Amino acid sequence: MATIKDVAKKAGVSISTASYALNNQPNVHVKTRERILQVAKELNYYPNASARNLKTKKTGNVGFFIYGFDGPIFGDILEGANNELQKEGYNIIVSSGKSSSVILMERQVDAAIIFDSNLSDEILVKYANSFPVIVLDRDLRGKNVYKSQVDNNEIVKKFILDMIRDGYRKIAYLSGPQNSPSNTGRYKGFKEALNQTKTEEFKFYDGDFTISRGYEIGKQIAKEVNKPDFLFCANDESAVGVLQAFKEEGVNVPSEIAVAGFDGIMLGDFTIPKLTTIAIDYREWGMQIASFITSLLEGNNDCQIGQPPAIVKFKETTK
Amino acid sequence: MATIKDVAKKAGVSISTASYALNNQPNVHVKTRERILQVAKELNYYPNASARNLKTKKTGNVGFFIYGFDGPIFGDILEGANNELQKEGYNIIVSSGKSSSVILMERQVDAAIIFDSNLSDEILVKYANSFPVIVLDRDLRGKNVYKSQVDNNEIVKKFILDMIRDGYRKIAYLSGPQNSPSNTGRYKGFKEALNQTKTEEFKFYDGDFTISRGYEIGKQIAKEVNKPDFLFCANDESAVGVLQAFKEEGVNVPSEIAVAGFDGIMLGDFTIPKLTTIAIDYREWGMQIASFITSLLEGNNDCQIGQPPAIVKFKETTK
DNA sequence: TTGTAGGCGTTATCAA
DNA sequence: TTGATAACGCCTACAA
Repeated sequence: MATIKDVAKKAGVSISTASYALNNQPNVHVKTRERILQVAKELNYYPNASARNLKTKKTGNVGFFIYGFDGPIFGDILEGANNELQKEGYNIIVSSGKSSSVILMERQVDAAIIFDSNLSDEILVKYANSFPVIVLDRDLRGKNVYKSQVDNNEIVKKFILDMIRDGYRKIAYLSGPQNSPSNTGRYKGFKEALNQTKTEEFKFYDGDFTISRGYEIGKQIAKEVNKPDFLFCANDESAVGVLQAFKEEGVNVPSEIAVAGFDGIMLGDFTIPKLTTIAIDYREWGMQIASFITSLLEGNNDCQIGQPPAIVKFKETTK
Repeated sequence: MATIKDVAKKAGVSISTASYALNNQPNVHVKTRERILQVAKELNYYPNASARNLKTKKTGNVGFFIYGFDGPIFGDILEGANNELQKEGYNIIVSSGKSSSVILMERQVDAAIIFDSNLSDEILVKYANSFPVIVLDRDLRGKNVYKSQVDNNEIVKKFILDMIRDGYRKIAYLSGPQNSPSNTGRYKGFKEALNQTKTEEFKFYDGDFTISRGYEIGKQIAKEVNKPDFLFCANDESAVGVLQAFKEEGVNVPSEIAVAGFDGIMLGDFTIPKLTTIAIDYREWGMQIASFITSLLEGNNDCQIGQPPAIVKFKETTK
């Protein structure tokens, strides 16, 4: 591969002049610059990232670290973040699993967005010594650590209050994993709505955010004599599993049991009946996270991450 | 951040000795090694990737370049590839859009897997000068270029022959984009099956692999007087759109029209009726691609990429 | 406006 | 078994 040295030699200038020209520095004669750029093109020159990064102590990369590539919401967040970051000249690189630790430890990024509970708080704080760390869906404070969470509590509370107003009384909760802050926040909002209206929690089902677990719970509920009249699921995937089971067992939704989820994943548009859900605009969230990061990396220290908008998508599930 | 220099100084050895110890070279006294490793831990030392890469001309990263983060099959391919690559000490980094070009040009990877038709053949061949390029779903030959494609032709042909044997005669094709090799291969197999059995192509619908386009076509077909009795869709997402439209229009599947897709995406398990599809084991494919790459990077030059297995998932769609 | 030279953090050659 | 030292490719004071 051609290096800057090759370009300089062929253009008949010194390495530094070549460097200036290649980096659009003003201190180089127009003619010289043109010649250098021309030669660079001929030689198919492109800077070596390692060398540049070593010198500048920047990589131009923003890392996005997720717990798996097949989550239904990552795609949206990533699309939003990617578009925004590219505008500002940053590259997004996505990683998962053990690779994430390596990339983080070796400082291959200028900033990290973390959506992976496998990475411990402790280690994240360490990384924050090297670059800003933005945690999603996690309660973590620290120097150079920033967090952004969907306002689960408030959003769910409002929704449940609405449902109570609509006349539902036997309201059950299908949870996510106990250690998930998302689940905790949503459950908190759920409880607050019940308390505020002096409604009893009808039942609590232990879930884990997966379709298959939702399916199991759905099968179980179908067999119950005293069923809830409304089941709020902590996320859409659980709800989809429930709907599937209900359909197989002949439980009518929503007349027998209303079901709602959280996230607004695409899959919910294709269930029968369509899933009522609290839809989060994850793409917008990704954009907000991205613009926060870029302004942070530009040295702006007092910037804030926006809240992603949430809308309730009422489908055929209501009374 | 601590550098190797800091470690060496604190351990009272030279930089080179520190380097040897840190890289598990045999030529260093046990005691010395222990001390160095101990100090490295105390200092929370981790090598600087840029410096190492600059020197070794390797990055340890394999890039996966996709046309968007929200495709339904990437997740599976990536999960498979990631697991496999991590075992061998490689990191996978995923990128999309303009970032991909930057990362590729700047040689931030040791190998690239390309699943993005926005990257031109011409430019990919150029990249292949710097590292092996594996193209998916694309016909491209060249030095240091390797390709892996699902055997669309053969798989579809076999499936269509089966359906003809089952008695379907008015068989229509809903295509993907004309420039997609996947679509081309599938259509070829489709035609071959028809020709071989002297069956007429009943109708051809112009699609683009999206749910929304499938939905449009579905609406259109619902209005037709002389409908096909079997609609083969070039991918699952199209088929899902069709099913959605059919449901809304009261077209019964499969008694009135049978519908099948290609890919085996999860969404197809939740449509009503469940989507009959040619399911590709994309995770397995990812693993095969990954192990091909690792053996390639180990210097093994005569290795081959395996074919991903395909199975037909017959759901409630058949006669 | 251009060139010289030092150094970023590593690895690896060679000599000790 | 260890230690100087020269690269790797690039950027950037500083000097010319």
